[in-house]
Amino acid sequence: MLDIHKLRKEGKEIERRLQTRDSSIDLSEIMKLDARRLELISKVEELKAERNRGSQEVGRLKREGKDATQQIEAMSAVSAQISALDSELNDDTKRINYLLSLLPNVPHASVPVGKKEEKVILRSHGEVPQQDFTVKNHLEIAEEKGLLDFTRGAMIAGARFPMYVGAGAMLEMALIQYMFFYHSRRSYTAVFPPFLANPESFYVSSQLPKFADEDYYCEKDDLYLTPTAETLLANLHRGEILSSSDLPKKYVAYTPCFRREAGTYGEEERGLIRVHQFNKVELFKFTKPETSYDELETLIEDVEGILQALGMHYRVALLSTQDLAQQATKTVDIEVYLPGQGRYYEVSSCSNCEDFQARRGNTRYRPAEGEKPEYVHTLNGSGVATPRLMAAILENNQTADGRVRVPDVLQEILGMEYL
RNA sequence: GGAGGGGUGGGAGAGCGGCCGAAUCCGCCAGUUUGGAGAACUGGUGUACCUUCUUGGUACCGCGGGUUCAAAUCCCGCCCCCUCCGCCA
Repeated sequence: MLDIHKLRKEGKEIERRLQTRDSSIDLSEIMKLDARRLELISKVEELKAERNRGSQEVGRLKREGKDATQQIEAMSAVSAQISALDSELNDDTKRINYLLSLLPNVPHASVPVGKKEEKVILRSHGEVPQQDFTVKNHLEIAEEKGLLDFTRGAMIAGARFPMYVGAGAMLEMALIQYMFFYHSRRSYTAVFPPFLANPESFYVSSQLPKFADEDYYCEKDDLYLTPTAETLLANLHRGEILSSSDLPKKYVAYTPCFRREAGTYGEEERGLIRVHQFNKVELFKFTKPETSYDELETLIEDVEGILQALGMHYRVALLSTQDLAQQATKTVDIEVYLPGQGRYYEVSSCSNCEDFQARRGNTRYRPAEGEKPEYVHTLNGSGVATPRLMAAILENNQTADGRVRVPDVLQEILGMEYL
């Protein structure tokens, strides 16, 4: 959610910057409604002040045993005016908040302006492995070794619900465990959250109202299945005023992630590349505004640490304005190379949302004793999502003799060197 | 799911429909006192919005409606917590 006060002051400039994300953005209705709303507030509050004075007068007259009929009638008329104006005011406020809830965050100055393709590769780590044999893709490998069973997954739930079997299931669990403890040991507080959440929580993280179609929903209980732990963790300190010395607060959570992925399928996204349910270890930070971009850098480093420990070749990409999630001001993707597909795939997305989610969730901190509370900044990053990571391991670590070498750090957990 | 009890400011806790943004205690901050600390005493101590040079005003007692000139207080719906019962891990 953007700050309406800021829009009043710098509306034109903000509109211009938002248009780098979506050229159709137009703030004129909001600005017009807001101006009218301010006028209404002044009028209503004036009337309410009058009513408060008058009602107290009624009380005084009655205590003194005098007749208050005339005063009561007068105040009755004032109250009627108030309720008429109040309902108008409510309508305006709701409409403004709705329009505001659809607007994305203002991109950071360092973000390249333009379409998806304008992303900038910041750096890469490691090399594409030399494989002087016919490379198989992860589906072929999984098929051969019985690691995944898409047919039975589809029977039980539907298409794009992968089922991991045998060593595949073990490898999946090992990845989750390794990543969860890796971050927990590095000063992230471990969290095992509910996997379903109420609409309010989804609103705070910015998953609602705009992206409802992406989510699975249990109508009977009015609960949504989480598409990412970010949605849950953004709510962790809702309504709180944190003390300055508590920041930054860092969390790591494991959740399955459920996404409807309506209308996004392509032939190149078969297998584990895009699925309705997957596992992810997620990192989340609440920080002071002045340190949030430094915290974004260390967040990215923490994610890279996982890929380095697993011996993965990857690259780091700075997303362009038109590729940002609604709540983000700046996002860096980490992409691993899949030799079986001949291209890179995102396994992590690290974003600074500044005060966008904090404003929705009313999550604040007190900069110093006696000072006014301010909104914190929130950051999130996958650390990391498993399906593409597993695909990457299968494809990168395959050997000429048809085996798959288990990354060193997972060998003890799995109890095997090769799959 | 059924029955009962409860949700008030950082915490505890009071609150006849009007003088209640809310007693009191604790905590916290500042001052006095002290060699220093403690104790004691004095003062202060919520958030948001509107207006403004200072000021003033409005709203908030779980959430949303209603009754009334006036609601923390009365009525209705919902949510959450606690106790007991049932059911299930």
